[in-house]
Amino acid sequence: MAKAATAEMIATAEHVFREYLRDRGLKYTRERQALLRAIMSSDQHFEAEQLLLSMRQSGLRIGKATVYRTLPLLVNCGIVKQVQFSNNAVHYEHTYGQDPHDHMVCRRCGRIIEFDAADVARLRTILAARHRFHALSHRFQIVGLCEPCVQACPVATRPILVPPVSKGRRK
Amino acid sequence: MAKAATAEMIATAEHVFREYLRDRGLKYTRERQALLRAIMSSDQHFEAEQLLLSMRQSGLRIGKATVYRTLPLLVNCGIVKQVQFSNNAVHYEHTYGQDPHDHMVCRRCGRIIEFDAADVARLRTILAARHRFHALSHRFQIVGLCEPCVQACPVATRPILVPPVSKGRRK
DNA sequence: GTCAATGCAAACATTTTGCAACTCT
DNA sequence: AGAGTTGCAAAATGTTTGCATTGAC
Repeated sequence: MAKAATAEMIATAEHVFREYLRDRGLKYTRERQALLRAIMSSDQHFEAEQLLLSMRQSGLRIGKATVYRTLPLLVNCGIVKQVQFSNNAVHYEHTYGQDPHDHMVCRRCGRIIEFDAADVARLRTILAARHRFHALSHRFQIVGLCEPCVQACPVATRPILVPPVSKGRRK
Repeated sequence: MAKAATAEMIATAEHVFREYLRDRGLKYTRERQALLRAIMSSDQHFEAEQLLLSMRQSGLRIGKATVYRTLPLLVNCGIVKQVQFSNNAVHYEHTYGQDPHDHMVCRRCGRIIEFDAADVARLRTILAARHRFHALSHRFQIVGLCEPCVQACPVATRPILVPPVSKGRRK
């Protein structure tokens, strides 16, 4: 996610979402509106759980199930996109009004670098045509080491693997 | 996964795995050997659970935990690769001795088409250099519709989303 | 008023962990 | 012998579901 959306952008997204819902007989509830706004206002990649927490910390009363039920709607109508950095976590980012981009993920520090997806999209078209495939979208991600990490430790040929970190509890 | 490995290939992979383990003071147990062989002999993408089941059906006594603990080792030493088709499932494939490839995934029927990754790797190098990033690998996947699916139903503009399928139980 | 959505808790699937017994080196 | 490994069952995670109540249109 590069930048938080402007108020106008959010308004437009709300319109899009609303249309999407109406078209299939679904309702534009206050919870869905609140989720959309929270997501559009953010400039970060996020997980479902995080989103839930941040909304509750903002004083909003919202259930976990609602978050899990709403995210797919936003993905389907194209406002939000799923991204997968490491395993063990599904991340989301809002893409509405953003330039298409993909990500480079640093294996050592986890830094995310976004880059323009135009070249990738172009290649995807060529490859799809070559296999008589009808491309609709792609997922692309470059894994490696960012410059600062290489500078900090140029000797470590083998990248450091993310240590298994559990969240709380256990002896 | 394009093809099952030949006996020689498996032997070589065993050697590689053994070295990898020895280098870090780990042991080449019969369970690890059995897992490696099963994986190398397969020509399919697979999930952890599937692997466990197929090994047990072959009469091998092996614990679930062992499978989950061994897969990361095989991934780290480069014999196995994780691939992620849809959400809700981590798939693996053995890549040792296989040509580098990426996947196209049909949204409607789930068919997987493999294609040579050379062009993608080339692009990845260019992109990485442009951002002073040190690329080590990539994940690429083209999502869309395969030819048969388009032929079967050319009218459906909106791709059919995988219906939420739970495995057994519930009301 | 009707039909869909919400929140909660319970159910689930998947993966991880502790631990005692066991095995590779 | 000793350090790492195994299997099992229990724990933990992340996500989904049933259901009664609430709310949007």
